[in-house]
Amino acid sequence: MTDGRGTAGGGEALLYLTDEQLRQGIEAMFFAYRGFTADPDRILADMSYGRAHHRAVHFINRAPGTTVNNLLRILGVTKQSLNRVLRSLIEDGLVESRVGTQDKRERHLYLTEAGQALEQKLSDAQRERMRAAYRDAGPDAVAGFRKVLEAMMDADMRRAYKQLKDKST
Amino acid sequence: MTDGRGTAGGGEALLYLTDEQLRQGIEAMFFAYRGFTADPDRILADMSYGRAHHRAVHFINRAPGTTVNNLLRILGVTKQSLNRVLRSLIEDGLVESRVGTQDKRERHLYLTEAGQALEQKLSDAQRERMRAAYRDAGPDAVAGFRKVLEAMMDADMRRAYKQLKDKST
DNA sequence: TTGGAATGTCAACAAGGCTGACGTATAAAG
DNA sequence: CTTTATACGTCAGCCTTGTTGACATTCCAA
Repeated sequence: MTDGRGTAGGGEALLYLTDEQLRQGIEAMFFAYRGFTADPDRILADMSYGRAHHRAVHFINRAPGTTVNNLLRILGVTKQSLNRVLRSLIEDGLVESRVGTQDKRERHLYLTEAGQALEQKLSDAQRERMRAAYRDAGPDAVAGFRKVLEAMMDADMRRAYKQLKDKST
Repeated sequence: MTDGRGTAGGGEALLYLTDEQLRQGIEAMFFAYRGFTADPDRILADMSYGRAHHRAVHFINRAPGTTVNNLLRILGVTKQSLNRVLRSLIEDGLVESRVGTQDKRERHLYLTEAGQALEQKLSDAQRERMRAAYRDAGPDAVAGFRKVLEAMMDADMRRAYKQLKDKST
């Protein structure tokens, strides 16, 4: 299981699957994720918002009119947890909650103009770092990056991810 | 800044730098990180430990004898926050804190056998997912993955990352 | 001897997760 | 029409993990 070599006997060069290589990948994920969230976190810290607000705003912008339940599944939190965040965003006039027309039990979520402005500000910062990283690494590296990340997701999340991806083609 | 095209005028095919591509990368990071932490989190939930304990144990294992200050920098948290985690690990006999010989103000941290056992259990789970992802994606994709992650880090973290990486060559 | 660095600890607080319970409106099934 | 299920909101309470501020201790170095 953890043979430290990774040569499965097939004669192929599977040295990239050694425990040491995997551990380096794990640490790279840890350090990179810190950078990934650093810029929006700095912006949010000035306001009374946190990373949870960012996530909500991001996905509402990405899928306007999404229901609370749908957002719940994407974010992977409880409705109580999401509700706390959502309530403050609605109170502050960044998010609008409309009763569904088909099914009146559902609430459809939209960003207001102010909400869109915040989303822009946050994603500009985050994209700028991604853009720099992408540019440094080059297109082939980016393709590999995306491929490995996708393979790392849980099946549910991969489905959610692809659904969002396909929608904006 | 956010032109939505990414063709900087150089005539190169920079389509991989469009806002849409970057946003997909951002979402991929988000969903993948969830998968990345899911397995150890499940294990830790049974015990009275959390992700912070995992991180501490990981880096103590990686750099035995590291000082508290050094660990602080790597983890990017305050000493108070780390101390709480560290205290419980020491109380439970997973981590040993030895007073420095050169500089007796420093405490050097080591995993006990029980600590090593926990680290093994956690990193086995995490590595297994990484291994599967790496295998699915192939060696070229993995190289790209590492390259982009490295470019995404803050300078400090890149230094810390490379230092750990070089040590185990 | 004294200043500063490294560490530890206490207290208080906030964000953001969680569970459980309950209420309401609506939809769907019988 | 009655019952059951679904979607949502909310209250209460708990946990982890982060923060700041204040203060004590220990010990190196000037």
